[in-house]
Amino acid sequence: MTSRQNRRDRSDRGIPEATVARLPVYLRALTGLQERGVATVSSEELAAAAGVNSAKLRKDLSHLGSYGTRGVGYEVEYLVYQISRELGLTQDWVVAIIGVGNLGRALAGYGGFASRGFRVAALLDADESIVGEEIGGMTVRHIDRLEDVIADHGVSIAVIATPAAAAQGLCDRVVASGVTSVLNFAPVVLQVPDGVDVRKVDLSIELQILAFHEQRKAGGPDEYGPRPGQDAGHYVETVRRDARPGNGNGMTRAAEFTESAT
Amino acid sequence: MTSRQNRRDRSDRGIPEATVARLPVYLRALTGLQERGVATVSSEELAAAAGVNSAKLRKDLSHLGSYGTRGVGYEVEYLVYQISRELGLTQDWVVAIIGVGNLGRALAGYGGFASRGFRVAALLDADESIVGEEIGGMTVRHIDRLEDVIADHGVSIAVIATPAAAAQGLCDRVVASGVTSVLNFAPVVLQVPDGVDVRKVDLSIELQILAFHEQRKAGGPDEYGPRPGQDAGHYVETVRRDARPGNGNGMTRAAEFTESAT
DNA sequence: GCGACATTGTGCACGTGTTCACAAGGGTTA
DNA sequence: TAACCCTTGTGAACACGTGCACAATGTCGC
Repeated sequence: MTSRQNRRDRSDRGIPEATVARLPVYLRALTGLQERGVATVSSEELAAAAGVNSAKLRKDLSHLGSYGTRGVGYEVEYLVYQISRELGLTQDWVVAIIGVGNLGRALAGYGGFASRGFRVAALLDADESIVGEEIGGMTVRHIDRLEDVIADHGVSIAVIATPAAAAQGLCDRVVASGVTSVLNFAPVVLQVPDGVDVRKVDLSIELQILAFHEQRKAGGPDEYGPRPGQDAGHYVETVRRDARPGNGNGMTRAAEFTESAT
Repeated sequence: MTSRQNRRDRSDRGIPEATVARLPVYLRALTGLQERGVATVSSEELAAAAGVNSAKLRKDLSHLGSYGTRGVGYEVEYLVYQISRELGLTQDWVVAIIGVGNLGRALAGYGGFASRGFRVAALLDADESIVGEEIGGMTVRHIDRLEDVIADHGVSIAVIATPAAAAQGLCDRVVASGVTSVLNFAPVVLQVPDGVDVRKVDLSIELQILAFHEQRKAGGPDEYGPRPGQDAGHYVETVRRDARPGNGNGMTRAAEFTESAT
């Protein structure tokens, strides 16, 4: 996912990527407990709230240091602080949202941004008709100003919410401006140089994964059609050709995804 | 991620979860090639387009069967069909979107839904003031009708795009109505019975992961404050207490995430 | 002060995922 | 037909992630 995932060379402080991905979940569960006035929590309870195994939770937390008390559990407030610090949430991060379509608007209004050290400093779009519009107290600026905006505000995270066709070009521009963290909502695989992290949020991929499992529950993939396991014999070869799209078996959904939403 | 992930008991047809998660990416790359009129592609080329290692690509595809030709590569159209079939995209899946805030609207208008066998059959919300509203050719219906709508349309995938507080209750209701696949945008960990798949899309988690890496690039977590590695001695103990939140070192960002966007 | 108790932190074994490197085997040309 | 080339498919080694089970250890009651 991130292009740096294979740099397990101790400058990562040795925190496994899988652990990093779960820390925000723990953090959210902990802040929930905090609001309810809970002062202390055991690994068992916290693990249940976060939907993970308790041993995994303990191992994850042990990577941050030894912050629990044997026989008692973890002090909620203290753990919130430690995880926040480890994740870098004790400082502010300046975010720019690129692409102000439906999705970009939703993101601009998203409360989760402001509440945890992420400050949206700019909204940018190429469409002249929405440049100048006010959204959530911010004025949409023209994409031509991208480099200026990044430099002026010290943007460190770019959120790309444009149509697929525009994404790579804009990504190149933000990277050229020195941004090294990109959150991509466009349905394309962004190519970036080493040292730049890209994370992808892709609705249709998630749906397709669900469809796969749903199909399995319903009794495996289409009963007709070949599924050679090991036996790629000549029988399979024959059916194979027959099963090809364009031969009358409904392969009519080949249109590329259109990211018309953004 | 999915609650069925540990069912590697051969009824999965032996396709690893990691492979399933990449198939949609390959599919997108392939349809892109198809549009450009490319008939054949090598594992090397396709892997580059999908942003993965070519050996990994070949191993992934080998799980579907032996669909390449040695010395030549893979036939694009045929592979598109096989992956589509394996993912269950050769049939239609009926989707209901629950929660019609900013995000729900963005999802309702998302082109990626319609183009690949996902049909949005209903929009539901609890807010009386938007029930009856027309969005993208669909009328928003009241959440009270949830069970009826699921049964009438044969909904098999529920997309939850509500505030965090409402998500678990609605999830319980859709599961009780027989839905076994849920895509959750609300920032909570949904608890579901075995046999139900939940996938989560969580913006703020992604941002926090980026922040972690960004912080590392900038030289590790806040230089002040303790980070006991192995040596949890008494010095650390002292500083530990001092570094606690509430003792004047800026731990003021404890507010829970507010999913005000939906 | 001390023993019983509860829960953490972790060694270890196992399963999953990734990558290298190469044998297997179609296609193509002479 | 045969030899060569190119790319697939996969064995094997390695890296990573998970979960059990228990020893280590802090707390609390007496």
